[in-house]
Amino acid sequence: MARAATTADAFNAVAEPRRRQLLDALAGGERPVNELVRVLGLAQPQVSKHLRVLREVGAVDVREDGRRRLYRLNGQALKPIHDWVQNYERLWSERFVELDDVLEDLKQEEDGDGGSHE
Amino acid sequence: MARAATTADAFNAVAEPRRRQLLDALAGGERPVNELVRVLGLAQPQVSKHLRVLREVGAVDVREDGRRRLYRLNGQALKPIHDWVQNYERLWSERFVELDDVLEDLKQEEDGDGGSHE
DNA sequence: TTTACATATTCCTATATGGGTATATAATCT
DNA sequence: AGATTATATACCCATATAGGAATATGTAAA
Repeated sequence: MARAATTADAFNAVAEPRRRQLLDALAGGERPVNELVRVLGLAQPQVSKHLRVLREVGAVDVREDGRRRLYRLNGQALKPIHDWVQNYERLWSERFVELDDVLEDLKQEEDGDGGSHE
Repeated sequence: MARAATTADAFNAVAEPRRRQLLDALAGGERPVNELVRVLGLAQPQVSKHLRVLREVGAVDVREDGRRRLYRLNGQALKPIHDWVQNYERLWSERFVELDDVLEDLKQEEDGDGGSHE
């Protein structure tokens, strides 16, 4: 089997840096392809192709406006990524590291007084 | 150009569902390859190969133990993903949706009383 | 109705992949 | 030493890229 399609899910779509850049650029609001081409400094066809991938995974929506197409961010599609990675946050977050320290202290105390339970 | 290597960064490494499964399995602590094979229900060589990718992006560390190799999660490597996707959380989070509602209400009031500022 | 503009699609090519299978490497046991 | 166990690597193959270039489609302007 080959690698999963970029359009398979948000994880694959967003693995490409250009597509993350596109989403970042759309965070400020609706934008025509033209402007995205300027922002990314990439050729127009590639931008259109990246946008298509993002559209297929539901990360952006399009709206017609004359001869332009306005793309809009749809963050919902990124929720699965957020949910998954959220479970690992405790491995680096200050807050959780502090919590770990407290738990460690409690454990020390427990060990010190004879460890009655468990 | 072709797609970026799976070992290019955490985003690419984690785009593969099997590799996310591996990390999830390691969340409970150190595990030998053997056990990961059992958990994933995948052939041993593929598991070793996926582990190699995760190792190359720093998402796991290895430790030798006799003829076994114990893999351990290193969540730090996932921080860039968390940081990036975090910026989009407001687009679906209850808390932020409520905040948006409040802001919307304030805006309505402003419009109603003649819109003195802005 | 030409012309210009905005965007999408098609064709090309080199490349890395993920699984399958076989084999290499290395440690432990008998 | 030979057998077994645990893990990694090598090889094969079908497949989907990402960018480049050319072109198609469609809308607006002259």
